[in-house]
Amino acid sequence: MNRSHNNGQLRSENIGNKVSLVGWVAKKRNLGSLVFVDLRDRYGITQLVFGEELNDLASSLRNEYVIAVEGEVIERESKNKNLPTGDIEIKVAKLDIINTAETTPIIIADETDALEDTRMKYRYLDLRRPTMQQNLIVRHNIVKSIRNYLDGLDFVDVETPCLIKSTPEGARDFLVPSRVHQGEFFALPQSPQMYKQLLMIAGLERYYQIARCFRDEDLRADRQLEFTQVDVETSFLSQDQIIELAEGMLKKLMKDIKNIDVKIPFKRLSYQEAMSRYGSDKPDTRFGLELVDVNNVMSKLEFTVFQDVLANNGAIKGINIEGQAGNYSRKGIDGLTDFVKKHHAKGLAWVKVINGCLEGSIAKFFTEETTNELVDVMSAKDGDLLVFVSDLEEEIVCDSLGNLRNHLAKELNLIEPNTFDFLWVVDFPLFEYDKELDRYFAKHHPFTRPIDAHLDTFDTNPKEAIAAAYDVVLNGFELGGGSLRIYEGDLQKRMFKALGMSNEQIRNQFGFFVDAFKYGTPPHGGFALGLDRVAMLLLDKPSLRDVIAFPKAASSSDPMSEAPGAVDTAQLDELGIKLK
RNA sequence: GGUCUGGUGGUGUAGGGGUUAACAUGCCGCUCUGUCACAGCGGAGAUCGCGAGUUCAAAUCUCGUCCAGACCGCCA
Repeated sequence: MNRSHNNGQLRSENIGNKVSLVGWVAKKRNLGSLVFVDLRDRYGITQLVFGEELNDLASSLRNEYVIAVEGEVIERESKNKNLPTGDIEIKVAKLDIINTAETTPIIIADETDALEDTRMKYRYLDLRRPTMQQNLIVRHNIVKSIRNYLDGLDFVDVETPCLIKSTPEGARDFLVPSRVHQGEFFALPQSPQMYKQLLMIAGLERYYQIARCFRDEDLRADRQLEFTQVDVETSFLSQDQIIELAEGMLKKLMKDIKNIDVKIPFKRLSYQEAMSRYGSDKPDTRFGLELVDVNNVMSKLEFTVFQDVLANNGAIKGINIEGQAGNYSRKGIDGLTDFVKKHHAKGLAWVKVINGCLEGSIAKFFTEETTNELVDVMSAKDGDLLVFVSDLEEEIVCDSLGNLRNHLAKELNLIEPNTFDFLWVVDFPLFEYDKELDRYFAKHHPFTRPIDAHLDTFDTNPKEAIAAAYDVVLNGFELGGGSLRIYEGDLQKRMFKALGMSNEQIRNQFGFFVDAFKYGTPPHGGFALGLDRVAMLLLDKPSLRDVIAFPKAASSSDPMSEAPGAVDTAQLDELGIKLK
C-alpha cells in the first residue's frame, strides 16, 4: 500500500501537497453534501473532507473501515488545536475502501467504557486504542533503553531454554509432558537462574536476557502466569558493584522514558529496618505513617489484652495518622479495623489526641503519665489519630499495619503523583521458617550466598543467617532483586543440606549443577528486574494487564482464545496421559 | 481452596415482588456545506448469566450453578 505520510505527520507547511494516506475510519461526521472523516493509524488522526463528487461513497463509510485516500493538503476553515494535525485537512480526490468492519463491541478510543472482561475478549480491538498502543510502545522503549545500557557495558544477550528440568522449590512449575520419554516432564522456567549461573561458569562474565518466566500460581493485578524479567548475571563483581550496575540501568531508564533525573545511589534499608518501620520488605516510601514500637508504654497499662501479648513475647505497634482525629468517625475506624482483620490482625485499638487528652477505645487505660509517654513516643499532637495492632506474632503486627499504611495513603491522598522513590532493601534473612513443615526454606533461592560473616554459621544458626541479597523497590512494588551466589561446591552442598535435602535428592535434582561447580567457578552474582512491573509503574497503570499485549485474566485463562482448553484423546494417547 | 462485590439492549449503568424494563452511548434511516463528543428528527435492539424453588405474580425473594473482578491463602 502506498502511503506518502502517516496520520500524525502533516502540518500547515504541507499545504498544497498531494498526499496519500491509509488507516481506519475513527469517526464520520456527515453534514449532507459535506462529509468529514477522522482517519486513524498508529501515528495519529488526520481529518479528511469529502465534497459532493465523493459524497455517496464517503457516506457509506462506517467506523473501523480500512481505507486509502489520495488528495491535497488544505488549510482548515476552522482549526482544531487539540490535534497535532488540526491546522490542516485532506481534500480527498480518491477513496478506496480496502476493507469493511462490523460494529465493534468496544469503542476504539482512549476512553473506553468497556469493562476488563469485554476488553480482554476483544483484545485486538482494545489494543487498537491509541492509549494501549502507547503502552506497548513505551514498553518497547524500556527494553530498548535497557539493552542499550547493557550492550554498552559489554553484556552478552544469551537465550536459555524454556523446556527445563523441574526443581520444585518455591513456586509451582508449569509442566510439559514429554512424548518421547513417556511419564516424564519438562518444566517451564520460573527464572533462568541455574542457566545464568552456568553461563558464568562457562566464562561469559556478563550475561543478560529479556527472559520469559512462568509460575503456576494464582494471579493478582501485579502477578501473571507468564511474565518478563530483565535477567542479569556477572562474574567478579561485589554486591555494591552489582547494585551500582542496576542503579545505572534504572537511572538511564528514568531519563530515557520519563525524562526524570533520579538520584543515585538509591536509599538503602536493611530488611529489619524496613519491616520495623514500614511493616513490609517492599515499603512505599513516598509518604510517612511509619510504624512505631509501643511495647514499652503499653506494658504499663492495666489492659489485659496488651499484657497478655507482651507476657508471651508478642508485639504492639502503632501508626500516628496525623491530623485525622476529626475525619474518622467510629464507623470510619471500623472500616480500618475490617481492613487490618483481613490481614489477620485481631483488632485495631485506637485513641484520638484531643486537648492533650486521649479519647477512644483504649483511652481509659491511660494515666496522665502514660498519656504523655505515648504522645512522646508517637510524636503525637492534638488532632492526631493513633491506631495500634497487637499480636503474639510480630509478623502479623507488621504485615497488617504495613498494609494499613498503604491503604491510608490512598484513602487520604498522601501520595504525590509522578514521584518515583527508589530504594534498596538489603540484608535479607537467608532462610524462612515454615511452621507447618517445621523446616527452613531459602527466602530467595538455594543458590544465594550467606554474607561473609555468616559463612561458617549459616547452617548451624539458620535463624540469624543473613543473605547477600538485595531487592530494589519502587513506590511499594518489588521491581526486582538479586544476590551474590554460592560459587564453592562444598558451600552449595552445605546449603542444600541446610534446606533438608539428602545426598540423593541433591544428586537427582541438582547433580549437573553441583558437578559444574567443580571446574573453576568464578565468584558471581546478578539481579533480575520485573519488566512488566517496571512498565506498569512508569506508565502509572493499576494492572499488569495494561502493559502486556495478551495477558491472562485473573482466572488463569485467556478470555480471547479460551486457553487453556481440552485436547483430544489422540494427543493424550501419544503422550501416554490418561485423565481421571 | 476461602471471603467479598458484581452479572439487565452492542457497550456502560439505573431499577430490587405487579413498570410498555429506564438512562447514556453505540447502531440504522432521513435532513443538513465547516464539523471535530456535529446537530435535529425518526427507528431497531433485552427470553434481566444459567437452573430449580417460593408466590396469583420473579429482573426483583431463596437455593444451587457458571462467569468476572478485588482481596486472603499461594507467589519474588
